[in-house]
Amino acid sequence: MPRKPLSTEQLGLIAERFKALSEPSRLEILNTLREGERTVSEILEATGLGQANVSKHLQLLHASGFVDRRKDGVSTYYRLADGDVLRLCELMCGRLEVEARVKKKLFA
Amino acid sequence: MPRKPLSTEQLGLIAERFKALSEPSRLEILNTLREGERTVSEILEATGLGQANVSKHLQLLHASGFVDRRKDGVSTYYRLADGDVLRLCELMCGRLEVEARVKKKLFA
DNA sequence: TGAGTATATGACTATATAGTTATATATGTG
DNA sequence: CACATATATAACTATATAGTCATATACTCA
Repeated sequence: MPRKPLSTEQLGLIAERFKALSEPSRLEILNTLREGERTVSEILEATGLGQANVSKHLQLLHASGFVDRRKDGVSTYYRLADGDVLRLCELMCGRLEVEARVKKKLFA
Repeated sequence: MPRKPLSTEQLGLIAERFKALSEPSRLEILNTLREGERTVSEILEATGLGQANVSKHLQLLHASGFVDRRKDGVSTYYRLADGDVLRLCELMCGRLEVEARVKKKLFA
C-alpha cells in the first residue's frame, strides 16, 4: 500500500488483481510459463488441467495483465507479461518459509 | 516465483495467501491499519462494515499471518504483522498505474 | 452478581466462480 | 472444399464465501 490513502475504487482494482493470483490452477499455469513462452496445448500437458478450464484461466490472466500472448497459425503462445508475478510470489514464499521455520521451532 | 519449481502443495498455500488479499473489504481493513494499531470498533467505524463481517475478515487475515493482535481488557487491538502487505499492494498499484498510463496514451 | 460493552461465532442466504461438457471459431492441409 | 487440429466460448453444476442476523463468550464495573 503506497504512502497515500487509497480510494475504494482503487482497492477494488487491487483486490481484483490479487484474486487473479488466488487460484492454485492459475498459479500452476504461471509456474509453467516461468520456463518461457508456451502454447495452450503445452500448458495443458504440463498441468494436466482441462482444455476449457485452462483457456478460461488464460483469458483471466491476460485480462489482468499478468500474461501476454501472440497467435501464430493455429496456436496461441502465452508468456509472463513481466517479472511482477515472480516478485509477488517470491514475497509470499518468503512469508511461508518464515512461517514454516517458526512452526518447526515451536515443535523442536 | 522463486528460482526452484514449486510443488502443487506450495502453490496451494501461496494461492491461499493471495486469496486473503483478494477482497476489497479486507484491503480496506488493512488500509485502515496502515495508520497504526486499531480496535475492532475503530475499524468498524473507519470502514462502515458490519461487526460480524469485520470480525470474520480479521480472523482470516490473522490466520493468514497478515495481522497480529493483542487483547487488552474487553478490546482486541489489531495491527499489520509486517511490511509485506504494503509491499505487495505497492507492487499491484504500480501495475495499475502503468496500465492507466497506457490506456490514457491510447486515447490521447 | 447483574448489567453493559466488545468481540467472536453459528446459521443462513445470495452470489461468484472453478470445472466440465458440448459446441463454435479459426487456421492449416490434402 | 472437406477435414483435422488448436483454441475459445456457452451453458450448466457444484462449491466456496461475503454479508447479515442472532447469539454466545469474555471482560468491566457498579
